Amino acid sequence: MAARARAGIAPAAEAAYLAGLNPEQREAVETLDGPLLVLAGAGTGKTRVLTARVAHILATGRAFPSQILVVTFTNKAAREMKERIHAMVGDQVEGMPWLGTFHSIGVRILRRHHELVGLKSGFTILDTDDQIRLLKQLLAAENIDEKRWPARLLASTIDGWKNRGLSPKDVPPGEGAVFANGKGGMLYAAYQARLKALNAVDFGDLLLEGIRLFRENPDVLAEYHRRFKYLLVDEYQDTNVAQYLWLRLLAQGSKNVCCVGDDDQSIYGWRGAEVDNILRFESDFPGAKVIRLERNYRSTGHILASASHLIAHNEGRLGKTLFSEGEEGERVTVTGAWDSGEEARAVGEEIEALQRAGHRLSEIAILVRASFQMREFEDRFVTLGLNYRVIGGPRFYERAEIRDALAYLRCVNSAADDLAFERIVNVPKRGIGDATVKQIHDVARAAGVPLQEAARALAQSEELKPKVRATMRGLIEAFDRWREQARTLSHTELAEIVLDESGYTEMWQKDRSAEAAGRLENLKELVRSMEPFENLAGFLEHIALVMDTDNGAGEDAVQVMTLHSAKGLEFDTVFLPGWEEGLFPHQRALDEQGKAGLEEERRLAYVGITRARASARIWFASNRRIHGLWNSTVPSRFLDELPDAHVRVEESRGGMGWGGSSYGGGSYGQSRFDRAEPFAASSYSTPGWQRAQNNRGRSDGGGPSRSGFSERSGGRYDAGAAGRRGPMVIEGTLVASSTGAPSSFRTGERVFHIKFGYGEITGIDGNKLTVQFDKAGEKRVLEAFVDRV
DNA sequence: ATCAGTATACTTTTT
DNA sequence: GTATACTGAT
Repeated sequence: MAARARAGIAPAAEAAYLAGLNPEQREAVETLDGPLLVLAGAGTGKTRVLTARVAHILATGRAFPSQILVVTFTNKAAREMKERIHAMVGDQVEGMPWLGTFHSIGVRILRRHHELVGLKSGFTILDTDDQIRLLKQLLAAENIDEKRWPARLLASTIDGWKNRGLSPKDVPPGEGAVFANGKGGMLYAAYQARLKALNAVDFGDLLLEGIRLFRENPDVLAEYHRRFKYLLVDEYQDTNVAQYLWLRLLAQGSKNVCCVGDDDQSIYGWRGAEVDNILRFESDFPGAKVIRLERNYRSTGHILASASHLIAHNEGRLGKTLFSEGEEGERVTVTGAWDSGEEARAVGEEIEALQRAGHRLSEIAILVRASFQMREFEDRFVTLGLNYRVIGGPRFYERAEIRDALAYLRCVNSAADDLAFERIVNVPKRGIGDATVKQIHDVARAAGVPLQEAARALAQSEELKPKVRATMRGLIEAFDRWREQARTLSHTELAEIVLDESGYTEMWQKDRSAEAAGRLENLKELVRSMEPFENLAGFLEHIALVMDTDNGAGEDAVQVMTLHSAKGLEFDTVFLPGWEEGLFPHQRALDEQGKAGLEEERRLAYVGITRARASARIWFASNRRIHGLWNSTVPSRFLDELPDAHVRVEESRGGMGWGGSSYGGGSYGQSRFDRAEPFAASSYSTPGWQRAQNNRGRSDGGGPSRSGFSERSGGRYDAGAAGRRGPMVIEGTLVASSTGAPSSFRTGERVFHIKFGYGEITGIDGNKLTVQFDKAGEKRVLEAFVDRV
C-alpha cells in the first residue's frame, strides 16, 4: 500500500503481478519513466521484476504490446521471458513482436530496411563455419600463409572489431596492422565486400549494420523512436559495445530504458562483453535511477556469505550486499582429493548418498571450469550407473550432418548461396574434387554469377571430363527438380526427398562407424524440427538465429555443465570441482587478461557458489593430468578468499585424501604461503613434495622460471594485488611448464615420483623424462616432479 | 581423389 | 591423452 502511494500509481485493484514483490522489486516495477538500472544480485528475482514490469506497463495502459522492446541474449532467455509474461498477461504477449534476442530483433529491423544498407531481400546469415571458409578463401587469394595467420584468428579479430562497433574504416590503423603484417584492416574490408557480394551478413553485422542504418537514416531511427515507448534489457552486464550503441540509439527516443543486470556476474568479457557498460550506466543515461535488489531468495546464509566474501575481493564493482532471511543452512565445504580420479570417485559417492537420502538427481549439479573436466565424472557415473546429463557441449546445429543437410536446403532455397553449394558439391563424394571446384570458381568469378550458375555452364561446356560433366549435370538437374517440387510439396517432404535423392542419407547408411546411426537419427530429428515452420525460408532463418535445441528436461539426472552455462540456473546441491591454481583461476585468463582476467574468474566462482540453494561443495585435487602429463597442483587462491566462519574443510573419505590435515586447522585469511611450514608432518613430506617446494622457492630468484605462471603474468598480477591486499602474492604455482633447458638427469638413473613411486629413467626429452616405473609402468613425466634416489 | 599417418593444440560460448 | 587438421603417399 505504502509503495503504491509513494509511486503515485493507483490501479483499481491490487494487481496480481505486484503481489509478493518486496519494496525494492516493486519500485523497480513501478518506476516507468526515464532510464533505470536494476542491479539485481544473484537470486534476487530479476526475471520476476522484468516480467512484472512488462505486465505493469500493459496494465496501466502506458503502451501497447507492440510498443515494448524486450531484449535478451539467448533464445532460451527470450523464450522463458515470453512464457512468464504470458502467465501474467495472457495472450497479449502474442502481440509483442519485439521480444527477442539482440540478434533476432536486429535481423527483423534489417529485413525491413535491407535496401538502405545495401542488401537484397532474402539475404542470408552466415554462421561461424561459413565465415571461416570465406576468410580462408580471402587469405589464399592474398597469398597469406594460413599456417602463420589462421583464418580462425582473423575471424575472431574481425568479430572483436564488430563487437566494439568498428566497421573497416573505424579500425585503428595500428590494430588493423597486427594481422598478417599490416593486412588485417584490408582483409576486414575485403571480407565485408565479399559478404555484400554474397548478399550475406554475419552475426556481428546484424547489430553493426543496424547501427549504420540508424545513423545514416534519421527518419528510420525516428520511426523506431515513435514505436518503442519502453525498452527493457536483460543481463545488461553482458552487452558489448555494439549492443550498447545500438541500444542507446533506440533509447534516445522515449528514454524509458530499463536495464537489469549484475556486474558481479559478468563472465563473458572474453567475447566482448563490457562490464563498463553497466558500471557507466548513470553517466551514459543522464538522470538514470539505480535500484539495487539485494534480498536473496535462493541460497542459505552460509552459501550467501561465502559468495559475498569471495566477490568482495574484486575491485571494479558497483557493490551490493546480499542478504537473506532464510536459514543459515550448512556450511560450504572444501574438500581435497589426491587426484582428479579420486575427486570424481568421491563426488560420485556423495551423489549416491544424496540419492539414497531421497534427493532428486536433477537437483544436483556439477559445475566445472573447463569441459575436459567433465569426462572423468562421466566415466565415473557410467560405472556407477548414475543418470547424468551434460548440458552444453557440441550443439545440434554444429554437427557435420546437420550442417550438410542444411547446406542442401539452402542451395534449394537460394541458387545464389555459394557457401552452401561449396560445402555439399562433393558430399557425398561424387568425384568433384578441388580441381573441379576451382574451375567452377574461375567461371563464376569471370562471369560474375553464383557458383551454381557457373557449374551449370560448365556442365554444358566441353571443359570437363565426361564423367565429371555427367555428375555435375546430374547435380544441377537435381537442384532444378527440387526447386520445382518445392512449389508443390511441404517443406518437410521436400527435405526428405532432397536428403534421399542427393545420396546423403545413403552415405551415412553405408558408413560402418559407430556414430553413423546417431547421425541418421539427427537427420530425422532435423526434418521433424522443420514441421512447425510455414516454409523452408522461414525454417532456415530460424535455424540461423536459434541454434539451440532444447533437449527437454527429460528424466531425473545429475546435471553436468561448465560454470558459464550454469549462469541463470539453480540447484539444491552444487559440486564445484577443480578449484586449483591454473585451472581455476584459469592460467590463460591470468596470462592474457591479467588482473581483469582474475576478476572475471572470481566472478565465475561467485556465479558457481550462488547457484546452490542448500549445499555448495567445493573440491580440489592435488594432482591433475594436464595435456597428458601429471602435474602437482596448488589449491585455488579463491579458497583463501572464502570466509572461515562459513566454510568447513572436510577430509576426503575415499582413498588417501590430499593429506593436508594441517590445512583445515589453519586460517584461511592469508595466503598459505605465508606460513613457514605449510604442511609439516603431512604426507607431503615426500621427496617429490619437497622438491616441488624447493622449486617454488627458487622461482623468485630470477633464474628461468619453472612455474606455470610466466614471469610476465606473475609479475603483472602481483603488481596489482600486492598494492591493495598485501599477502595475496603467489609467486609461482607448482604447475611446471616446458622449458628448453637441458635436463640434469641421465638415463639409467633411479628416481622417485610423487604419484608413480620409484622407477628408472629410460629417455630424456628436454625437461620431460620417460621413466619405467616399478609399479606404474612407463610414463612420461616432467623432470620437476621426480627426485633422484 | 582418397586415405593414412603425423603434427598440433588444448577455457569459457551465443548469436 | 586425445581429437582434429593437414600433408604426403597411393
